Parts: sequence; structure tokens; C-alpha cells
Amino acid sequence: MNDKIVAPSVGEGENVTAGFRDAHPSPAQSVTISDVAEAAGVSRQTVSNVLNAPDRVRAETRERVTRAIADLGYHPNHMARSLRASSPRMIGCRILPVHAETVAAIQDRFLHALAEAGQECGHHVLLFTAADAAAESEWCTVLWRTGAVSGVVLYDITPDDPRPERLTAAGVPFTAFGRTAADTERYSWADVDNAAGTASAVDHLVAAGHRRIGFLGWPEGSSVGDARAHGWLMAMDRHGLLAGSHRLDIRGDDTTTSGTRLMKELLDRPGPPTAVVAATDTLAVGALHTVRDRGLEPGRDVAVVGFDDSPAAAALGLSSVRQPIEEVGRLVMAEVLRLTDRTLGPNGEPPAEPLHRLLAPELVVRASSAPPQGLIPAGVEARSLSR
Amino acid sequence: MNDKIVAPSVGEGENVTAGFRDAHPSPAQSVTISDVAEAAGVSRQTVSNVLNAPDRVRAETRERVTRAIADLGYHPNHMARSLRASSPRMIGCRILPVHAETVAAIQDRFLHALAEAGQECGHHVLLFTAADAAAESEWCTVLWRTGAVSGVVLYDITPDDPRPERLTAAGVPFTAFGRTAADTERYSWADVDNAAGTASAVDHLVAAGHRRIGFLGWPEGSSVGDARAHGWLMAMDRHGLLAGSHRLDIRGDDTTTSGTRLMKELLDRPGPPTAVVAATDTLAVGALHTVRDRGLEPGRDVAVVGFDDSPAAAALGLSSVRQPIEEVGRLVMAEVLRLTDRTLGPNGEPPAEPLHRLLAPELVVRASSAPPQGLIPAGVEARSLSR
DNA sequence: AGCCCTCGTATGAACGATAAAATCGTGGCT
DNA sequence: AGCCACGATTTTATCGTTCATACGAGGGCT
Repeated sequence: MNDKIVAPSVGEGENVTAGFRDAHPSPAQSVTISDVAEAAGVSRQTVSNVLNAPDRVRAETRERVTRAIADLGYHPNHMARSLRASSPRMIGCRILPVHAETVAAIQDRFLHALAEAGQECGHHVLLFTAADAAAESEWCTVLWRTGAVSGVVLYDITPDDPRPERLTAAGVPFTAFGRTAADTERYSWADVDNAAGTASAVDHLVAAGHRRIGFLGWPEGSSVGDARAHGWLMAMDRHGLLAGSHRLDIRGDDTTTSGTRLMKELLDRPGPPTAVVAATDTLAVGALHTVRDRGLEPGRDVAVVGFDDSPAAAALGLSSVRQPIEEVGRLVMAEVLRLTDRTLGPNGEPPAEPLHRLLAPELVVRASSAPPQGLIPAGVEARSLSR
Repeated sequence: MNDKIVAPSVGEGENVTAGFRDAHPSPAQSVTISDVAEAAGVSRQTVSNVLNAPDRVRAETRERVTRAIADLGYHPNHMARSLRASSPRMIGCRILPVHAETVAAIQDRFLHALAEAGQECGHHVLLFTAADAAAESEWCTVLWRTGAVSGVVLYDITPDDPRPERLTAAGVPFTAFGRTAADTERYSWADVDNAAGTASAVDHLVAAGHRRIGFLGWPEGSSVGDARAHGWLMAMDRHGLLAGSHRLDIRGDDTTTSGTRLMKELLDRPGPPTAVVAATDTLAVGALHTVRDRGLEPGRDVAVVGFDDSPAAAALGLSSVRQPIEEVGRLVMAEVLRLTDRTLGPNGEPPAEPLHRLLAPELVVRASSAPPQGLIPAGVEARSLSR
């Protein structure tokens, strides 16, 4: 939050490849603040002031020091700075193995968003791995206690996730992407409004004239899956499309083959859907197979909407609900930094009431739920409705 | 390399959630080595020795100190240690945005492998973002010069990539996953033998009785794409399957729609292929569409083999060539650590000749190129041939 | 003229840890 | 008995930076 590091700028605009006739040969950190001070004929502290509080230094002196810094190619040592400030300017985040398909799909987007948001205010992301939630909690605690990170970010939260409680108990500052079923008041989180996502998909389909709108979902029990199912249900009810007719929803594993099978079942029912909302792109891709298998044209005959806006969705021209991961990343990073600043702040220690933020996802419309006037070329043009 | 951190182990087996009656409340790094020393009635250095050179300390004293460490929940400060050792125990790696479909598919696998490999020898991965290769080079240089990382890992290398040269010029220790077209002798890299991957796919198909084997590839110009095409070509030639007949290869964009279209063209040729090798899973998925569209059964009528073993491949029962990313991660991490150790070592400075390692990928056989005896249930059983 | 205040710069200490050297007691050897 | 070697521990110095304070010069004020 304090200083913004916009561009790296090595050696004051000097090109990296040019170098300074091997002025910075091999050892990490050769030129120190004292070297600069000596070169500029001032004391260490003055150099420090030039960097951290330029207004305290006379313009002439500042000029001289700045030149010495550029000449020597000086860069302040991160470790020394962190040690002194007892703030490593690092945020920890676990990276999951790619077992869980669904999660993996947005993991790199999230990490990228997090890294980018952090970098804008001079912080970096430290990656670590852990076998399970318990091990992750321990690593977070260790990393924090060793001063390697000033806080951590949790991610892929399940309804009964043990991590928030453990980290709270250990005193580790953290912010979660997602939230548990209970005790959500006690810690900071940002989450995507999954229900609103499927609801907006329903709204879109209703606006396009559909009445019999199905839903392909996960088995009950996951917070994300249930929320998406709930959004569909509420929206259908709101439009008065549940009355009198049987519900066109069905559940199964999150695989394309499962999606194919579930879609077949739905289409074989009496009064089959003219459109379906899928809880994931994976299921939606499976559903598309079935549609094409039956000689139907997605978008024209049967509309399909997925969830997550994965690369596959873009490639296949599949309409999909896109999670605002970039914004989540920004929010989560900002929040965890706020928490750590507060922790280190004056010892009055006002516990800094936590952030709770629900973000609306955005429907990206493509050919699979084509608007009336005709097909949109896949991946070329995409209209987005901000909920 | 020096010490192995196997498990975090907070407070000597004590459960994290239990805590020590708020013995470690809020501020990062409250209990220092001096506190432990005082509690144990010894000097700081003795505590340090207990941790770093236990054999120098009398057993009785060691015992006493160990207990004090456990009681106070002491963890050595990472920053202080790094400052003193002038080695941050951090390796930098850029995380790419998810534009490029192909790359994104394995990015998280690679980062996970890297983080895991690093963690096993007490190092962590520092994530950063950059707009392009030039900005990445600058960030690497800055991170290294500020002492935030002891080395960096490059990734997604293109044939004319400027990064190796720039980092070499700046003196930043690095290892690359992938390699450029020229000057590969001058820096350390590990790469996947893409040609061997497609070749093994061809071998597998030939063994299953196929003779007319097609290839779906990227437009020429990318090192990865060209290598995969080359592998197909060489293997076909080796089996004598190129003579007299026209070549069944075709190129196009790396999208599923492109794969669908290319496959159609191949199947419409006189003497159509009975099997195809695709340069990516994306293309392969598109090809599967076409096969099914024509009422053919993948694996029985037309075999399809993809590349990358993406989650989609597993879900669809698509045979695919799997890159040994985990091993690449281990190798790359080990190498960059070796380089940094050498750099910091005795000033005799033997430049440590670089590592060059080509790894063979592994073919994962699934239903889409089913073995003679019948179909394998998708994703359930998968036989793997190690090249 | 003497005082105080401000501005610019310099000095000492500290952040938490470890390498190297100094200290202290103990025992073996001649 | 005296010397030296040795094991165990402490002391000192250092990594590179920044905080708190001290210092000196200059100017406005009474």
C-alpha cells in the first residue's frame, strides 16, 4: 500500500543486456548502500532518505546520490529491508496438484491475479505445497512464524473447512477466496456469487424465449455446486417456470462423459428442455456432445450455458458464466495486506473488522446460446452481460 | 541441498489449534533466538548450534535448549537467516496469464512440481508477473540483485527467446524449461523430447495394426509444434509408411474447432487415415467430434492420440502423450540450486558447466486408441508405456 | 547578542541470525 | 607438575537496512 513498484527499471533506464562492464558480476548483492554513500560523499542514512523520504534531502544532494545509485547499479537489499521492517512483503499461497479438474481450471488464473495485484503494491506471492488442509495450516503457521510471509491466502474452501479456524487460533493473518458454511463472520473472505451466476444464465435464456430450462449439476454436498443449483432454482421460480411442470434438473460427476449421459437423460424426458444451464464447463462440453449427436445445432435448437469460462468454452463457442477472478485476486490481496498492516500497527490493536464480499460473475454469451439474429462465430465476438 | 524440511511440525508435535494460551498472539516474529537462550540459560550461539550443528553441543545442554525451543514455540527467522547467509532460499518464476491455451494447460502442473521440488530442500517459489519477455528479464534481474531470489526459472521458451541471453549478460543464475534454437550450450535447461512423444504414439498405433496414420499439427514456426511434427514424420519413415503414399498431415490453429475441421479434411481424402496423432489435446478433442459426427467409434474405427494428457483427455478417454512435468520440475529446481550454490561458493569460480537434459514423455493409452481386446472404460484403467 | 527553532546530514543502535575467534575448564601426556 | 590439546560455550563482529537521536549551521525573534 505504501509505495508502488510500477516498473522494475534496472539501472535507471540502462539496458540490462548492456551491463556495466561487469560491474555486477556474480555474487548476489555486491553493491550496498554504504558503497553508494561513499561514492556520493554522504552517509548511509542520506542515501536511505533519498529512497524513502526524498523531501528530507536537499535537491542538490539528492541529485548526487541518485547519480551514484544509477552509476553503481544499486538495488536495496530485500532481505535486510524486510528484517528491519519485520515485514517480508510476501504473501503465501498453496498451489494444489491438478487432481480436482474444476479447481485446477481457475487456479492459475487466480494465482496470476494474486501475483499481479500484489506486485502493484510491492508484494510478492510465495508458493508452497501441502498434502492436505491440515498440512497447509501448519505450513501457513510456520511460514508466518518464521517471518517468511506476512500473511496467507486460502483458496478452494469447503463448507466444513478446518483452515480458517486453525489459522485464527494460530493468529496468522489470512484472507480466503470462498467461505465455509459457518463462522463466516469471524474472518475475511471474498467469494463469487455462484447462485447469481446460474441465475443470470437463466435470465438470459428466458429473455431469449426459453421456458423449459434444465440444469446439470454436481452431486449435493459441495458449497459451490449447491449454490449454483440454488441459483437456477430461484431464478426459475422467480420467472414462474417451476409451477405445474416437473423440474428439469439432474446431478452427476463433473466429467464430460457424465455431462453427455445426463444430457441424454434430460432430452429423453417428456417435455424436454430447450436450454440447459450446466454447473461447469466440463458438464456443458459433455452436453454439447449429446446435442450434436442428435443432429441438433447448439444455440439454434438447444441452448447450453456453462460455468467458469474455461479456455475450452472459448474454443467451442460455449456461453459460460465467467468468475471475476481478477477482481477476487485484487480484493483478497488488498484485504490480507490491510490485515497485516493492522497487525503490525500501533498496539492499540483494534481487531480490524473482517471483509465479507460477494462478487457477481459475468455471463459471456457465445454461439451455444445464440441470440435470435443468428450465430456468432466461435470465439470471435462475445457479448458480455454484467449480471 | 543442505537440510531437508520434511514436515513443518509446529511447536514439536503440539497441535496448532491448541495454541499456548496465546503465547504467540499477533506480531510476526515475537520469540527470538535470544528469548530461547535466556530461557535455557545459555547464549544465543549455543541455541544456533543446537539447530545447525547439534554435534557441537553437549547432549544435556542440547536437551535443555530443545525443550526451551518447544516451550516457547520458537522458529528461526527466515529473513535474518537469509540476510546473514546472503541466500534467500527463494527461486523466482513468472506466472503467465492464461491467454495461450496450450501453455496454460501445463503451467499449474509445472509450478506445482517446482514448488514441491523446492520445498523438499528448503526452498520456496516466488511468483511474479510480467507483460512480456523483456519485462520478465528485468524483473528477474531486479529480484536477483535485490537479493529476493537466489535464482530464477524460465519457462515457455520460444526458439528466438531473448531471456537466456539477457539473464546470462546480467549474471542471474537460471535454468530453463525448454530451450532456444541457438546457443543452447551456454545455459542450463531441461526439456521434453516432443519428437519422441509423437514417435511413441506412432509406434503404439503401428503396433495396433494401423498403417495410414495422420497428423494434426500447429502451423510451422514454433519449436514445440515443429518437434512434434518431426517426431511423427521420422517414426512414419522408420516404419516405411511414407513411401509411395501421400502424407497424411495437416496444420492449423490450436483450437477444437480447428481440430474438427482438419480431421474432416483428412477423412475426406482418398485413402483416409485409420488413426491420427494430434499435436495437442485440444486438436485431438476436435478430431474426436468429427469421428463421432460420422457415426464412427473412436478407438474401434478410428484411433486418436493427443498430447499433454490434460484433464480433458482423461475425462474423454483420449489417449495422450504425457509430459513428465514433475520430473522436469525436480530437475530444473535441482539445477538452479546447484548453480546458485556454485555462484556463492569459493571464489575459484569454476563456471559449473550447464545441464542439458532431454526427457522422454510417456504415452497414456485410453479408449480412443483402444487395444485389440476391446474398450477400456474411460478414465478407469490406463496402461502407460514408458516411451 | 543570545536564544530557539528548523533544516539537512551524520552517528549509533537495532532487526535476528550465524561464522569466526576468544574463553574456560578438563584431561592426557611427558 | 607443567604444558598442550581439546571439547563446550561464550563473545565479537557482521549481513544491509532503517529508526531514533544527535549534531551543526543558519535565520528570525526578542
